[in-house]
Amino acid sequence: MLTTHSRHYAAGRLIKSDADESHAIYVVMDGWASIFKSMPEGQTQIIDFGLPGDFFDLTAVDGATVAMGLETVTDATIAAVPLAEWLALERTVPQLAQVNKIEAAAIRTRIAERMLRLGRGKADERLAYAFLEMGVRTGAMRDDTMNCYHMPVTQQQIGELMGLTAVHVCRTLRRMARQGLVSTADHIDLCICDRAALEDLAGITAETLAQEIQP
Amino acid sequence: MLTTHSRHYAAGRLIKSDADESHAIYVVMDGWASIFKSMPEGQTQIIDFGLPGDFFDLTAVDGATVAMGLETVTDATIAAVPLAEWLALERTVPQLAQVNKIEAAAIRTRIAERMLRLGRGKADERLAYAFLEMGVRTGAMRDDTMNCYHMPVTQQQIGELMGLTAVHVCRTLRRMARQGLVSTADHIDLCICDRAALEDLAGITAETLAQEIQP
DNA sequence: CGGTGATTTGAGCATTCTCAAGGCTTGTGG
DNA sequence: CCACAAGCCTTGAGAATGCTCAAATCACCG
Repeated sequence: MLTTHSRHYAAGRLIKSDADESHAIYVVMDGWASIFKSMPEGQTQIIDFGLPGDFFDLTAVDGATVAMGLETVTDATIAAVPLAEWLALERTVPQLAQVNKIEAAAIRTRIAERMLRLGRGKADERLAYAFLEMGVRTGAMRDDTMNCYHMPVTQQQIGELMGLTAVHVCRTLRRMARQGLVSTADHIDLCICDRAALEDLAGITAETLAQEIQP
Repeated sequence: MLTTHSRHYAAGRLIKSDADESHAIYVVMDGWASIFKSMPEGQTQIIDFGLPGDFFDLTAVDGATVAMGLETVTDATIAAVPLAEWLALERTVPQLAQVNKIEAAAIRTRIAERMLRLGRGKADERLAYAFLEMGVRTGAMRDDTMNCYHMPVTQQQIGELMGLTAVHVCRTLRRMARQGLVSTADHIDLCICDRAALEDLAGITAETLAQEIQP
C-alpha cells in the first residue's frame, strides 16, 4: 500500500507548501525530509526532520489544507497516503492505532525538547541538543562507543532548526570543535568527542532522550 | 464522566511535573493551564497554554511517564481521565476520534506558528503573535470591532511562552503601547488598538490564524 | 576549468540579557 | 484601619550574545 503511493524526490525538493490543499499522511520511506513554516518575508523555521519510518499528519483544523510545508533534505522516497485510505487501514489493522499514538508521542516530545532550547538556550546549548537528538534518532549512540554519524544537513538548515543564522552556527560549531566537543569530516559526518560535555551543555543525556523519543 | 475526574486547583499549582508517572488525558474544564518543560538549571519554556475545552495527551513514547509538566495559570478545574477510560470512550463514541484529530491539529498548528516566531522573530514580533493567538483563542476578535480581552498571565509567563525575559517583555510591551499598537489595563486586560499593525508585525492575520487553529 | 553552493572569518552593529533598584498592588495580621 | 510582606511591573546601565554585511576559501559537479 505504501509503495503504491511512494515517489522519489531529489534533495531540496518542495513537496507541499504551507496552505496547500491536502488530505494525506506523509510517510518518509527513505532519506531525510523537513517540516517547516515560513514568515511572509521568507525566513523559515524547521519544525521537525522526518527520518525513514517517520510519518506526519500536516493538516490544519479545517481538515483540507496543510499548516506546514514539506521538503526533502536529501534524495528521499516519500509516500503520500490519502487520509481516507489511512483511516480504512486503521480500521482493518488495529495495531496501527497504537503505532500512531507512539509516533505522535515521539514527535510532540522531541518538538517540546527542541522548543525548550529554542526559547531558553544559548547557541552552543542549542547545537549540543541538536547533535544529540540527531545522534539518537539516526540510531548512532546506541552504545557508549559509537559516537559518529552521518548528518546530511547544511549549517543553514541546522540554523533553521535551532533558530540561528548559518553564520552563527558555523562560528559556534568551530568553537565547539576547538574545545574538543565534536569533530567534523566531509562537512557532513559528525563525531561527538566529549559526550558528557555535550550532554551537560544540552541539559539532557542521550539515554534519557532516547527513552523519551525513541519508539 | 469528565466531572468524576475533575478537580479544582488554585492558580500556580503544579499538577504534573516532567517525568512523573501518568496514564491520563488532561482536560481543561475551566481556567487556564500551562504545559511546560524546564532545563536542569530551572529556566522554563511554556510549550502551550490550555484554555477551557482543550485537552492534552502528555505521555512520552514509553507510554508510562509524561514528557512535559502541567501547571495551573489561573484557578482552574482540570480533569485527569485515565487513558484506559478515554480509549473505551473512544470506542463507544465514534465522534470522539474526530474531535481528537481536530484538537491534535489545532495544538500542532499553533505550536508550529509559535515555534516559527520563537526561532525567527524579534521581541515585538513574538509579542504581536502571542497577543493575536490569545485573542483568537479566547474568542475575542470574532468580529473586527472586539479587540479587547482578558489575558490572565504575568509578563514572566509571556516571556516563558515566547522565549524572552520578563524584563524584555515589559520593555517591548511598553514600547508597543507608546506606539499605539496595544493598551493595557489592570495589568491583565489587553486591548489591541491597531490590529493591522499588529498583524503586520506578527506576519499573520487574525483571520488566517483563526482558520488554522480554531476548532 | 568555470560555476554554484557551502563554509569560514572579520568587523561593526543591533538586540536581548543581567543586575539592580524603586514603585505599585494585593493580601495578611495586628 | 494601618503596617508590612510578597509579588509584579517598570526603568536604568552596562555587558553578552547573536545578526548583518562582506569577502575569501573550499568542494563538488558538469
